[in-house]
Amino acid sequence: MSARESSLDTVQRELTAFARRARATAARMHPELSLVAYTILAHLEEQQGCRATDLAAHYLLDKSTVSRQVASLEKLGFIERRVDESDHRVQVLHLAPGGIEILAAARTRRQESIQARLAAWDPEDLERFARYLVRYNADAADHP
Amino acid sequence: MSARESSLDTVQRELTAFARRARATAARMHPELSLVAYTILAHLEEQQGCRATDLAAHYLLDKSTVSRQVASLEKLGFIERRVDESDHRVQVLHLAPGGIEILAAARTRRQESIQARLAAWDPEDLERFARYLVRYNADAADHP
DNA sequence: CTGATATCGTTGCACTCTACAACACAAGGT
DNA sequence: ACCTTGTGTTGTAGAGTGCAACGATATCAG
Repeated sequence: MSARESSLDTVQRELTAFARRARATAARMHPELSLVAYTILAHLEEQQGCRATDLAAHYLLDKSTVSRQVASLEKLGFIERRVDESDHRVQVLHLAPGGIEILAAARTRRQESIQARLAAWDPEDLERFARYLVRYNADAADHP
Repeated sequence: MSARESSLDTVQRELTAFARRARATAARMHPELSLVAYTILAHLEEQQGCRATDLAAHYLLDKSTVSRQVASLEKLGFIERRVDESDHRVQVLHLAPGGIEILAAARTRRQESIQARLAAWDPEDLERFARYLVRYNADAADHP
């Protein structure tokens, strides 16, 4: 096996291992938010005013799933729906105050956890690791 | 925000983004295997002869969940259960021929996908990325 | 203007995954 | 023999998901 094949194999194995733990990690970090709910809130934080269809397309979820999650998050007071005056079919999604609050709390817990894990890393390694992850996700988006 | 905080923030964001896509990715790579089922098979490949309790502990799953998944995988002919003669409570899990086969097929598809994504990476970057992932997962295991 | 088509979101349905609780069974120690 | 612990199964309930069918709105061709 070439060095390249070996590296690819390692990347695959480790990313899979990470994915396996992701659900459990999310459950511990923010028990009151499912991974998808957290995802939607985090997305809305960056993309205020996006539509349900955007979320479905971006995360490869069925629109019915997003519809139900959005309804649930609205009922909990985490997001708001506004009608688009220029197109009455679309609902424009925004974070509600409750959503901003719970998102901040969840992010703090996640950050503390990650900080503990990466405490011993050199700044250079950390910075390179971050760059690699950005690049990998960008490549993943290009090769669906 | 310091450079370190910025890197930590990026790592957190990108890992979360990756986790969000993981389920959909798994569904595309191996539609016949759930992420947990694939996880169990992959684990058995490395740890032949492990017990159901080990799986539950390792992946933070309830033992009943593992029990059902194992029963399903056995019915499909992917794994075998053997009784431990020294302790009749435990069932020793092994990959069955069908499991080896489907695991190889799934891994091939995953590898092709990852290979396409990482095609443009330098060997040095690839090797470092792999090392970082290994290190991160090890740190994550130490800081649950 | 009218009808066909497309887009956005909701709902009914079936299925899987999951945890919790209660249970049966085996092992080990008192 | 009894109690405690460990391993796995089953009943139950609930969340998450995709598919298909639907209603409402928008867009466009004629």
